Amino acid sequence: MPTMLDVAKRAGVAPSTVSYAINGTRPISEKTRQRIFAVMDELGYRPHALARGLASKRSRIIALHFPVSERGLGITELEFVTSAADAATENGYNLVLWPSELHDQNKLRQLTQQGLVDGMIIMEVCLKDERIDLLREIDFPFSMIGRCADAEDIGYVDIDFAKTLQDTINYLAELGHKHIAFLNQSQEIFDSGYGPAVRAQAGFEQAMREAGLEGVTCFCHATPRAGHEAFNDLLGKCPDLTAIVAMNDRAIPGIMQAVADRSWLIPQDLSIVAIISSAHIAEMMMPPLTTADAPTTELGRLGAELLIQQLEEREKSAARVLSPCHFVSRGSSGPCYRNA
Amino acid sequence: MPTMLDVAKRAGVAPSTVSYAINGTRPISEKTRQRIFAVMDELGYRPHALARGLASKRSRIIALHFPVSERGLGITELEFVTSAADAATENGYNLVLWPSELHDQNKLRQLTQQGLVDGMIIMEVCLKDERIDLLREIDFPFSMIGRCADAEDIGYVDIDFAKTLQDTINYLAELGHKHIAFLNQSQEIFDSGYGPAVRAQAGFEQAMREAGLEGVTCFCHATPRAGHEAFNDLLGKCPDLTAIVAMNDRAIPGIMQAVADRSWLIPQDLSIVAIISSAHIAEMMMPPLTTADAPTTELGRLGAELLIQQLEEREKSAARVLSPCHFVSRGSSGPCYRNA
DNA sequence: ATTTGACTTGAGAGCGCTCCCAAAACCAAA
DNA sequence: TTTGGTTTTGGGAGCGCTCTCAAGTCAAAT
Repeated sequence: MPTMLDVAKRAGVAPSTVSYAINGTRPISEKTRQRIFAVMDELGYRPHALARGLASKRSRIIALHFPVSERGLGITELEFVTSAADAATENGYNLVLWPSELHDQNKLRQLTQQGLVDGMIIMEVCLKDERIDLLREIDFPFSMIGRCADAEDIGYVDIDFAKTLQDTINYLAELGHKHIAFLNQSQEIFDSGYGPAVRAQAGFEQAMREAGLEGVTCFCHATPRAGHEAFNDLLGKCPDLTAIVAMNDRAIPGIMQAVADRSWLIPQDLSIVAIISSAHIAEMMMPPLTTADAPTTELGRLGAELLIQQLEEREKSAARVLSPCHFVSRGSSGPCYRNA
Repeated sequence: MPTMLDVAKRAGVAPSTVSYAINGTRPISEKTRQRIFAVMDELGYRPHALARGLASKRSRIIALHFPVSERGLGITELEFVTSAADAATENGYNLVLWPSELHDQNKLRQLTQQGLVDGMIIMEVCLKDERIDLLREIDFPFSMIGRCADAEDIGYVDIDFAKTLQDTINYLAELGHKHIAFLNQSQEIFDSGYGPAVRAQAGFEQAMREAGLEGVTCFCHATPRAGHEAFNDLLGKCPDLTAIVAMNDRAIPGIMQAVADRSWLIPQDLSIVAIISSAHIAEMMMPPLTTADAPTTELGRLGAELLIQQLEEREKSAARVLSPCHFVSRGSSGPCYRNA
């Protein structure tokens, strides 16, 4: 494998000149530049990433922190990962995956201090997130997909939960629904301050208030069985229920089962809207679900770009992006005729 | 950030001694070893990954090549990724994600030659895979999740399709099914030589032959609509059909819809078994699907470990692992009463 | 001819580690 | 005391780049 020195010798220039030619760090005459590049691909030269990183103190590697949590990863998370990796690659960066216990400060500190990565993206952010405290403390560049409570000086991209819930409730209200339930994730997740669980809940309550409706909420584990119970629970709390907004894809089959158990039909007797979901999930169900699709690829990409931008410009460009879900009406929602 | 030199000075030893102490590359007396380690965490010293990599010519980074293909990524792929990352981390390696056009040789060559990664894991392998030709040609260490046609000198881990199909067919045969269809992935995917599509097909035919049954096959795109058509197509080819083995999760809802359209019931009129699937998918459907679950976390982990082992031992330990699917019977399969 | 300034290139000291090549230090046997 | 073997440590070149500092070249201006 040829080194920069080989190229320099063969092109009859100083090694540093080759370096400048490659990085464009200072002007090189067109003539020598061409000669250098000719030699480079004659020899099949590739700059050595580690050497470059060591000398420049910039590895051009970013990490994606990927806590393994109770709720498990779904395609939503997969799309964050792949789109972040795509964006990183396109910008000349490499993306390494750091799976680790949620909030394990020590491991995180260790990883950030080994000089391998220039910055990191964190996902699955909680309102109060120890990772963020740490990263701030050691002044390590990062961006987040999601956001913590006091995020105003950090770059983040997140779903616009307020708008998503507003859209959803408006949609249902226009269909004539008056009694709407929100199926959140589990109580534990909510209590841990997991951003989506908290913000969607707030968004639901706010949107219902604005629509002049009253709603009911249920926390629910991510299993069909839990969904089944939750539905009965909700009906107990609110017998006139005609629509459910669910941010819990894995519980939905249980709801549908419970609906079928009562010989109800969807959407005639009950509408279901899945939020922060995806078309793939939606089309697995029968009837296909009306969803508010999470803008996953956009968020993943932006999360990476935000970080990279911060790294390149050496400034804390605390860009904050809120992206709404894409609403798609499918078979699981419609006017309700049950009480008619 | 303290360097190894700082540690050496403070501990009153040569820098090399610190290095040896850290890496255990040569015996160090217990006394000085302890002194060195004491100084290390007094100063909060962390070895610099890039410097270490540059000097030792081993970055301790491996790549996971992740082609973006027509068929898209699902939770199966997600689990490969996360479990590979887990395994890498546990072994002191970092895992970088390389998403790139399937079979883009140039990009791949470039990436492998920048000295960033010690080896790579490739997934979504085709029988004839250009990536493998390239990696072999430049003698770059790799392992694969899946396997190409002549894989006997390479380390791989793959699903045991033969056994999976055998188990599945046996299961259905014991339930009394005689006319069984196989719903493969799309014709294009099959023609491209995508390993699972080809091997499962062969496994199906083999297993049917051994069971003395005759089967029918249909290729199908990964959408419910295509599944719907495929079902009618299959019934046309084989009116006595009582069971479908599907390696195409996204088409299954379409099949179920088509079944419902005929006012048939699952499993009374038709059994469905999803292979290379997962419990999460299974439980999204109604009735929940009988599945042969892909051993994803195992494969991801093994893929990484195989590569790492190869890197550490500097020998081509061409370990070959075939792992069968885990069969779980759920509501979508049972004896057939339609013709009874 | 000399000066000036614009443009272009060279030289080489690091970056923070690893690992080869010895040199001490130690200890038991001669 | 010497010797030879064993164990433990030092020194320092080098990994392949980047980037500071300085120098060379050349046309126009004095």
